[in-house]
Amino acid sequence: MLHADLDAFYASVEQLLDPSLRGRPIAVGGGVVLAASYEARAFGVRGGMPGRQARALCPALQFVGGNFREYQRLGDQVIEVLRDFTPLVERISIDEAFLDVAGSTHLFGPPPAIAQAIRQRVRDEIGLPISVGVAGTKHLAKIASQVAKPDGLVVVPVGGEQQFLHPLPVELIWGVGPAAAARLASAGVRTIGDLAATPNPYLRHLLGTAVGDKLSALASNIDPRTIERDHTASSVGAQAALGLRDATPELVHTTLGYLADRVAGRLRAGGCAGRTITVRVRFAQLRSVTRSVTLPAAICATIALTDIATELALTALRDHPDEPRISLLAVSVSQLVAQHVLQLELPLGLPDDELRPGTKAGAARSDADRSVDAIRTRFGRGAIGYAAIVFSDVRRVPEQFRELAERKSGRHGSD
DNA sequence: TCTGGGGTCCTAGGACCC
DNA sequence: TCTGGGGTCCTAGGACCC
Repeated sequence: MLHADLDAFYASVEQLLDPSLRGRPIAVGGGVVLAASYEARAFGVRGGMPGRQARALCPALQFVGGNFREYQRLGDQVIEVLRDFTPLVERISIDEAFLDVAGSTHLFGPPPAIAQAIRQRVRDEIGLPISVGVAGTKHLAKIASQVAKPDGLVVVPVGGEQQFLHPLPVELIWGVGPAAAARLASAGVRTIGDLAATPNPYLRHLLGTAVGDKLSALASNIDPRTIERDHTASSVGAQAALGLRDATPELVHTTLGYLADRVAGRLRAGGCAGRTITVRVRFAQLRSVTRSVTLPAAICATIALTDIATELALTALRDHPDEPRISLLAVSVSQLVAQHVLQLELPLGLPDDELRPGTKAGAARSDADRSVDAIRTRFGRGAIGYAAIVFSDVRRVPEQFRELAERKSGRHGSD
């Protein structure tokens, strides 16, 4: 099993496109650092960090704008290189993938040779640094690629797993974040070796059964996961940060209208609809709550989704009268089902009282939705919709970034 | 000094059914 | 009558990942 992971991807693309940026500390983003070059990381700059903090750490830091279309294009090119070595490629984000090369060795040599060939081709043909981990399992390959960074190759030999893993910090394990790491540290568990020496019942007690079992399995090098080529999304959502604003019904309705429009449009474009609608409301100090409802029938109509989402949000606001201001609204649709256009045309057959007001047409693709979808197909998403009006006074992330983020975790097998 | 957007999975309690 | 067990679905919250 191989895990291939492009290094500081967005930043590396910027340095590829503009040679004057090479060797220099740069960050992609502005208000927040989306990616930092390794030169910037040397100063402590990290992804997700506020831009102001990054500048304080590294005064020479240069912010560059995001060429999001280029990120997508180059990320796709790299995946195509990987597919030259095996059809068993599982893309897990724009810049990383697992490969099962067990069936490719007669053509390309043993896995370490394949890994090196991949690195060479990506460097020569695309111009980007990529790190690769080679191991017997997905989990271990992923850890190996992290250890290999930047621009390296790490092979974990069969039988050498324990020796490789035991000195490493538990934070390198996929799924161990700040909360789990803190709990483990409080129990004196800092390395994977410590972890291996910790009895499973105690891990379960500390972190819950699922995480505890997962960590025990990893420590024993058990990972039954295989490559999944066609990954279908189980939810579709959108969110908008609002600064901190009075939670008026108008703001809630227009914002959720905009978000529902995005989500419903993507559902229709993907030929699906969903039964569970979830709304998240974030108040001051990042406190957030969710409200959800599961409908008897799946919906994908913009107006129905807007109405239900608004109602859920207003419920949440009523439950928190001490929170007059909100900083974010989010909508997500889950319990997805395939819903082809023909079915979407058939809203009939459900008793009126089974659905809430405004939802009756929910399963239908309304005339309005059909028209909007058609216009967007021809002229692009910006051609019609709420966005320009509603958010003229709100600082918004570039539309391209949203579209990129959508594809990041969407269907992978379609190209 | 709180900064973006899009996701997945787990847990716990309650409702409901057999 | 309040004593048993098991399973599924739903809701809300939280941790984590890219």
